[in-house]
Amino acid sequence: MSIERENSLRERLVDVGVELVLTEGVASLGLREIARRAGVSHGAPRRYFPTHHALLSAIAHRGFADLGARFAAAVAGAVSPRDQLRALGRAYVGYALEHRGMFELMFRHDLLDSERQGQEQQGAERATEQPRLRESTLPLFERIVDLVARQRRYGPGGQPPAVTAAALWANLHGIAQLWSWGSLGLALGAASPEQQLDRLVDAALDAHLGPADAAS
Amino acid sequence: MSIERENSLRERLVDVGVELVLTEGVASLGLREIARRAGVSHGAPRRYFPTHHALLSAIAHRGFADLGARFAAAVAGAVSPRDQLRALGRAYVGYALEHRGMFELMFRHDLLDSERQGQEQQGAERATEQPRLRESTLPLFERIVDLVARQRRYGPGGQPPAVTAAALWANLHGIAQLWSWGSLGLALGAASPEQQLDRLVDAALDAHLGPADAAS
DNA sequence: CGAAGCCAGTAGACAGTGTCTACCGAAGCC
DNA sequence: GGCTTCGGTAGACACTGTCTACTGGCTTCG
Repeated sequence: MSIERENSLRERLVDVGVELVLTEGVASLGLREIARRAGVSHGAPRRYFPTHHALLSAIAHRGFADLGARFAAAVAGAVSPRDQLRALGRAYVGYALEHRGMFELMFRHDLLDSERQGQEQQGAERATEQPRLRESTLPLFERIVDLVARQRRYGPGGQPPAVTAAALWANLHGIAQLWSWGSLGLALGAASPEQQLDRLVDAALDAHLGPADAAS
Repeated sequence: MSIERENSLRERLVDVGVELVLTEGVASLGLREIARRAGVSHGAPRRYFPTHHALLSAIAHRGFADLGARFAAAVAGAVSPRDQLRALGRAYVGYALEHRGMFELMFRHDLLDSERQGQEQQGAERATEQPRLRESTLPLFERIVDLVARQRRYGPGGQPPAVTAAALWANLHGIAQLWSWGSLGLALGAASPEQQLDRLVDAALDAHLGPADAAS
């Protein structure tokens, strides 16, 4: 409806990629497949993305943006830092399990550009103004640090907020990863999945931030 | 030296694959590449592994076995369950960072056989007597559960050992994953990497098992 | 001793991939 | 009007995993 006709193909390729990874998984994100579904020839994406990885990175970037938005919504829906962190944690693993393919892509460093490319060329291709992507995770992390710092006590060990936040994040990430891998499910028995997950998230919060009742 | 000449190629393919993934990463684990390095034609592996995934699964299986051995060694080197868990945790993230490629392969469910194959055929190919591979992680997990159960208190939340163990495992896994992804490094600043890692592991233990001094 | 059969491995085909390069039509600009 | 530039096409190339036909050597049986 709106006038989003400018730079159409670039956006459309990313749209198609997002749609595709959400429904079919990362294995279906072939360069030619995306082009096919966008209705263009297999050489067309090259005009906007110098390599397959660049396109995938743009798709993953959308995922990070989406996750950030969910963080904001989750935080906005709670009052105390503690509750905000709980909401954030559930949003994190919820996102990971709800958008399995996207979450997988977001952390598949072998498919993304990150920085590993080595020589960085000299300004010739300024068209790829990607925000480095790996730094996409940094604002998300800093939001956690901020919330942790707002708590009165920083956790059982009295660690600085950054360490506690990192440990908490790692915990959430591991829960998401192992759960979607299937190991946790069959390790914990076949109780209600949602309940088990929330239990794990709560345990992570209790563990890293101290028992719930003591928080401000 | 020993008489390991029987069934040579099958073992040799896995050997080559292990060597390759350790030195060059999972991206280099092409079926043809492995065959090439083993000195056989690209069709030869098919005699022992019906598909590429089957070969990769066998390679990953070696990784799980190796990790299990490290667990045993780590546990044997400490006395109290608490210290054993600490040693186990360090062994886990240590293995993940030391053998990056193998660790990545071990949890790349899209490359492994796991169970996703759908129809399971009816006994025609009994040559693939894989122990399902996903169950390879189960004994490792149960070892953690056992150690956690041997502690006097099950953690701040008073959760059953399986839940605490799962949370701890997820935490360790997340540390390894995010660290090797690079996010944790640049989030925590550029202090001594080893020290930072140990700090994170210790924080995980403290968090899930309670402060160190209170343990038996 | 000779023939049958199997077994491990070879070699080539096939469809599919990502990248590269030559080309082409339409638009804009002097 | 002739020119260049832009957005996209189409084909080639090397490479991948899978499949199938084939072959040389070994065992085993008649």
